[in-house]
Amino acid sequence: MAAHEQYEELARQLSAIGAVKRGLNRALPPQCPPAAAFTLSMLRRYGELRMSRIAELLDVDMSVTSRHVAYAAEHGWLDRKPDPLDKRSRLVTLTPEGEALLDEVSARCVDALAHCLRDWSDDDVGLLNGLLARLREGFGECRTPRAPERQPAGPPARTPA
Amino acid sequence: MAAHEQYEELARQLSAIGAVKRGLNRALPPQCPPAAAFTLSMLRRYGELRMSRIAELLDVDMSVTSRHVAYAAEHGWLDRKPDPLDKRSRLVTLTPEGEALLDEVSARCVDALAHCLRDWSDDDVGLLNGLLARLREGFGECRTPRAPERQPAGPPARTPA
DNA sequence: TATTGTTATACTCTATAACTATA
DNA sequence: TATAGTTATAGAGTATAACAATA
Repeated sequence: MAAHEQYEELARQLSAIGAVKRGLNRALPPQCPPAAAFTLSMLRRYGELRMSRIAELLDVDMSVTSRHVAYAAEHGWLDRKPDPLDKRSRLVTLTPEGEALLDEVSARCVDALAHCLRDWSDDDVGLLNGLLARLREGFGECRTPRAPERQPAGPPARTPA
Repeated sequence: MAAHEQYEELARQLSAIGAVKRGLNRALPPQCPPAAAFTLSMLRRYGELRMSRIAELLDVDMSVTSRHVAYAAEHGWLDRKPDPLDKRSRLVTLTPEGEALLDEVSARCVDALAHCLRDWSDDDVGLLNGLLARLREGFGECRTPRAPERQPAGPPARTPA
């Protein structure tokens, strides 16, 4: 259990890290919004996926996934075909055009990171990656039950603020 | 200098960390958008600030800052008074109402983090905070010169894509 | 009846550009 | 002329709810 100040600082850092994401996004090719790039990268990593699985991986509502995938399909970066085993589902796969775009995206992002983080060691980056993954895991598990009004119903004995 | 794969992974982690931010945002009080909370926290940390300085701290355009500050002012969370030394500027300060809101925000965020990250040590959180701060620094310095088309002027020998 | 996916709507955040007021 | 700040507009991302098709 870490100290109060540490958590406050982490909350601030998470708010502020958006600037880094925006900086990285500016390196993306035109016509390729960040969410599309991320969707494609999940397809490359995991292969053929159903919409619902993509939504899980992106950690967004399926309605959002539907938009992103539709956009990428319009640009020819991926294909959607009906699942023969369940006609409600659609199976999404990367096209060669999508692969090529992803190569370009990856190269640009790696260039930007390698430039800005040129004084980072391999261990530094690995450590940050590990901590970020662990942070997401921790959050994925408890799933923040929608603003619980601080103490839903019970003696105020557990979290003395 | 870290490996190619490490940077790719970092790019993915940064894309995915938005889910944690959204989770944390859901813990915020009603009527308090994340950007307002972050603005208030900067005022508490640094005291009276000019608009342009807030824009720097938030790492967004001043037009964006202007909106956030105006929203917070409408809700009585901060005051804006003209700078006597430069009548173009406005000095922004936290009100008691803003302080109170910030206390509430802080408590909720710390609660959520303490719950989700209950198996993290003080050192773990400190390490992550430090790495995130360093990441922002590194990015702030090079400032990603707006999608430089990869190779501004040179032989096409590096990225065939 | 429950689930998969799509679409409509609304909200938040951001950048660019045009504008006002002051330096 | 240059700078501080505001406002209008447009683009990207997300969630909720209503809907269609299938299980």
